[in-house]
Amino acid sequence: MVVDDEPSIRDLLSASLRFSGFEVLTAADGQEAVEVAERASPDLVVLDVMLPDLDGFEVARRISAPVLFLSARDATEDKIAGLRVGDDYVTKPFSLEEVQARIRAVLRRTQGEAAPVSRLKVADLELDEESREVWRGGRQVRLSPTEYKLLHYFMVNAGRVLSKAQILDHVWNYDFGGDAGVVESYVSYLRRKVDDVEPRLIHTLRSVGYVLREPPAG
Amino acid sequence: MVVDDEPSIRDLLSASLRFSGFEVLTAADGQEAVEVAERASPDLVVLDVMLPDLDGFEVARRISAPVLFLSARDATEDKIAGLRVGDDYVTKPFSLEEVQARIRAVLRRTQGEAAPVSRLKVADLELDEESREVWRGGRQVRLSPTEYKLLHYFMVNAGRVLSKAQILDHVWNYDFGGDAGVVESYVSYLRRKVDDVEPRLIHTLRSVGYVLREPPAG
DNA sequence: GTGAGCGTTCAGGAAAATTTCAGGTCGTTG
DNA sequence: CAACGACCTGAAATTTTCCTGAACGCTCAC
Repeated sequence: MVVDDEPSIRDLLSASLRFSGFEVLTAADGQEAVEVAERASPDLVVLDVMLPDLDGFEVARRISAPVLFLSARDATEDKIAGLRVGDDYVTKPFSLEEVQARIRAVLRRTQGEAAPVSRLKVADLELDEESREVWRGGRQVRLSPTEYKLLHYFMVNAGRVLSKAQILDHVWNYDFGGDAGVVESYVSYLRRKVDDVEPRLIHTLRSVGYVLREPPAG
Repeated sequence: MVVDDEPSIRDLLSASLRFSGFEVLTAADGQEAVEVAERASPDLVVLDVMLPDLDGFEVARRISAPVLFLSARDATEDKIAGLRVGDDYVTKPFSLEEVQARIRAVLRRTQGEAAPVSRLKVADLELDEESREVWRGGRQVRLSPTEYKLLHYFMVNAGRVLSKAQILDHVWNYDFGGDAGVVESYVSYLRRKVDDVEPRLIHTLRSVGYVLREPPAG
């Protein structure tokens, strides 16, 4: 369940989650959130801390499901206060990659191994979602947070062509104003760190985008 | 639903889409778009970002259907801002091939496998729409964006004779000023890359056009 | 405070794609 | 068979896109 009073955020999250195969309910305020949660018993609630009526923490207290809080970046204090075990939080503005990663982490904790897949693998490139470690050909590689998120997005979508706009939408925060040049830079960094040996896995499709995949045998 | 205040664009798109079997409604401004969308619940909205009354993003927010935005090439900023997951955009001037490809991609994502067909096949020539890969006789072939669009157009219309004017209208941007010579050049490139073995699939119909098809057994 | 690491922008150069052009080939017609 | 139009394709010119090193500012840890 997604709870936020801003329609744009609500739509952004629910569309993104539905696309990833989740079943999504929404609510626009605390009152509605509590009601819907009672009827539908969601597995997890993504909950804005700032709601027009009730405080997000108050809502969380009335809901049995684990909660992923959304809070403004500067509201540092809030963060810790209302967190129960199993909960987590993400600061606004977030990137979709980030939210989905947290959601999966929470579900993995609360539902045991019902939400598996923590290790991604393409050719001799490996990524562990839990430890955030990355290896190429057995050698471990150190990545910065953005590099990691970008590589993760590539690996989750291995074999699929991704436009720079798509990459920007998923890996960078939703309010990022810069242009797609930063994607090129980070692809360049990634190549240097994880794609400096054969077979090359990150391929440029000029004026289309990028794709991570094993080149065909022939 | 097609939303654009320029009648020429509106007609171009709606005629092209109707011809491809879509049911099309149109609107000339944001107000009308919201009203029509409420009544008709379209599966997808093709929406110009620049409308005389409301901002395209504002319209999108009031519509539940996924949106394919049309934006001017230089409006780099706009692109990212309003995109929800599931949405996509195409810059003006576009080619009809491009718009239809994006529309099908969005529908495939939002309607699950209700709009399938991501793999086209003619004889031993194959094309994967998702990964943009092409094979002839099992061997993968690398194509430039225009080569790919041209081959895609041929394959979607396999067995149908296409005039150079038709090809120009669909594969090149609608404001392309050059002459049909480029089509000849690109057919030549395609032949070299994907039609250099028997059976020949791209056939010239002198002073009529081209056709992609398996030659009859006899 | 200060330094290291990270994210972002920018710009030059390189690479690739697109378009045009021209000379040659092929088919058709008279 | 000669002439013409249509077509093919190599190559040059042009445009677009991409890569990457360098610089700058910010944050965070010490």
